[in-house]
Amino acid sequence: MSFYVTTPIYYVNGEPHLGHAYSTIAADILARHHRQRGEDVFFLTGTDEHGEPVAQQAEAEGTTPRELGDRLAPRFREMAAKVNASNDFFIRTTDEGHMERVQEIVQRVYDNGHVYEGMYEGWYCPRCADFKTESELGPDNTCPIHKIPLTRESQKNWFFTLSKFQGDLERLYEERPDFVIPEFRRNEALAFIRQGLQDVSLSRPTLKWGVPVPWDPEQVIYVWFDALLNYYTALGYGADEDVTEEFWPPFHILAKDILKFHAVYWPAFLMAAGIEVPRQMFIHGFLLMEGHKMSKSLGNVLDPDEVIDKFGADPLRFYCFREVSFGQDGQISPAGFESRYESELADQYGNLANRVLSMIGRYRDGTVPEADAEEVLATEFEGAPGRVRTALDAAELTQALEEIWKLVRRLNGYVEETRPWELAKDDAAAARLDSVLYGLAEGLRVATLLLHAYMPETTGRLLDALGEADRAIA
RNA sequence: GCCGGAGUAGCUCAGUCGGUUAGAGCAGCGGAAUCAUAAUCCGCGUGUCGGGGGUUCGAGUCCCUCCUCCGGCACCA
Repeated sequence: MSFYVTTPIYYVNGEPHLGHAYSTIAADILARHHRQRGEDVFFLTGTDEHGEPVAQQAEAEGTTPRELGDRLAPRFREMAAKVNASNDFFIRTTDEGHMERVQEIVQRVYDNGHVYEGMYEGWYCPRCADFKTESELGPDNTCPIHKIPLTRESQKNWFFTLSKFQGDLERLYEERPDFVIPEFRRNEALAFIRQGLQDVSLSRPTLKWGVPVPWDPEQVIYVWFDALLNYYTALGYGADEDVTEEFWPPFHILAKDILKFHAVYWPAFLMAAGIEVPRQMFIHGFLLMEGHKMSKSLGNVLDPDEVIDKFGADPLRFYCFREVSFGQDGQISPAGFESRYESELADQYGNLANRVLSMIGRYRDGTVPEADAEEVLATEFEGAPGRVRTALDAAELTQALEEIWKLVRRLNGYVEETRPWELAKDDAAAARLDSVLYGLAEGLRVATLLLHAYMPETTGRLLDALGEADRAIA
């Protein structure tokens, strides 16, 4: 079994923030979980460095697009490391290996007859040297940046025949109802497809920063196709050898704002290239601070660096998927974080581990007794791994975590029910105490193993303390 | 406007094919216990399941309608 999971590649026109970390952590939890199942995993993240916004940002900063990427890509790489992401490769779309392969695939789409030359007509700003979309227009068709009147111009442009793939896409969605999850996102994408697809522009004639169109080097490939192809190109050069055969197709994690590109353009483009479409994609929501989306433009960014420096990566990873139902938008706050941290991580889970280890130390010299767990407890934790696996197969990170947490609550309750400190005073209850302590150790081991993908550091230390070297789950 | 989703306890949400007194967590109140990082455990809810109408022996769950909120509606990375 192999499992290939990706994050979106992050656009280098700004610093990384919690929104990026959120996607990365989600993908990392899935990657770690599948490794625990004994599968071969490839986990990819990286940066998207081409396109007009980067070129503009560079110009605004008086630098070059390449220098901007060279400065910011390491910031995203550091962010991944800081949240403890176990990615196997970090792709940059400026990598030689990527750019060569993008050209190969685009050429293949061209050779397959899915590209034609057309005219793109729109509002053009001579100062920006670029077209403006309808939503960008200032009053009376002026440039929002330069405040000067735009002119109506048309330009030669290469188009991808997206419209021809409408039927194929509808069939894909029909045959694979869980191609896009959660379901309400699937419906959204399918509605978009059904309303009729128009061909989309594949190249940008006015832009120099990007991957040249192989048969027309005066133009560069539209950044979205360049970016999406990273998922495919990385397998060709990101490992010691080409591992495309082994790992393709991918499981994508992405946020709702880029649904259309992933759920519509991307599979169509792969079909055009004769490449198998993704295995599945999970669309998550936004983390909101006091009701607003965290974004660079709003300036209400919560810096994951600060949280991690103060509390570590594990609590942040835990909080993101505990507080907000993965897939939905959700509210987060420093108060909510501290509350979860104290009541659940410290008081419920941390204290459970502490009291169990302490009692084993005190009553059985630190060795977990050999015994069978009592029936009432065993049934609670024997089914848990299966339930967690099922939830995580659908990337339901919050539901899986809740299953684990039920175990934690149950184990604390079991301590109260059995009162081991009283059993310890009664020699006749020695066998019962063995059974209780074994059950607690075993339950804690199972819960901790399942939690390991979410909080690798903390749980790793605890598993060591429990004498558990193996991290595999049944 | 069109399409889709949501509206369930103070807060965040679960409620599978319609079926027994509508659930969980948090917060609040009361209690128990002392193995443990004063952490833990137990008990306590008269909720118009957004409003109205309908189908049904029976509806939070299906249908119609209205209200409110959110998202999508094409080339924004």
